[in-house]
Amino acid sequence: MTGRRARPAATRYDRIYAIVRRIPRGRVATYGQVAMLAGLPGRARMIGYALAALSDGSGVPWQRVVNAQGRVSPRAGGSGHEVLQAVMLRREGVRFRKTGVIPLAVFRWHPRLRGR
DNA sequence: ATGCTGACTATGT
DNA sequence: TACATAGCCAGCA
Repeated sequence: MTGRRARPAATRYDRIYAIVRRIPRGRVATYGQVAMLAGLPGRARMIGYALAALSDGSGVPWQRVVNAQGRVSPRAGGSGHEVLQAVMLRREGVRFRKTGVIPLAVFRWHPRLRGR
């Protein structure tokens, strides 16, 4: 095969999704953190775009990614996904301070070398 | 090709 | 604490 072309756009995000899938239940990671782990340092925004492009049933735990302030990032359009995200996280055991901030010192995911 | 937009972040005022 | 700016980059009209 010629090798290039005919590649779904989502493929470019596979590296990002692979990292997000490794975030365990009850833990969260920041966009910048995921970017760095995916080998895309400085491209935190791209993580948000990649997650926004996910479709239902993707199996990717997108709710476990929050911003650097430990807060659920507000979406445009008021789709309500930010509320769902908070609910899902609470169900997993992630606690929010009354200011709506998740204490990253407690819930942040600390990945270990993938070794499996 | 060009211009906008968008689930980010660090830094400066 | 709040707002403004500057990088970064893919998708789409």
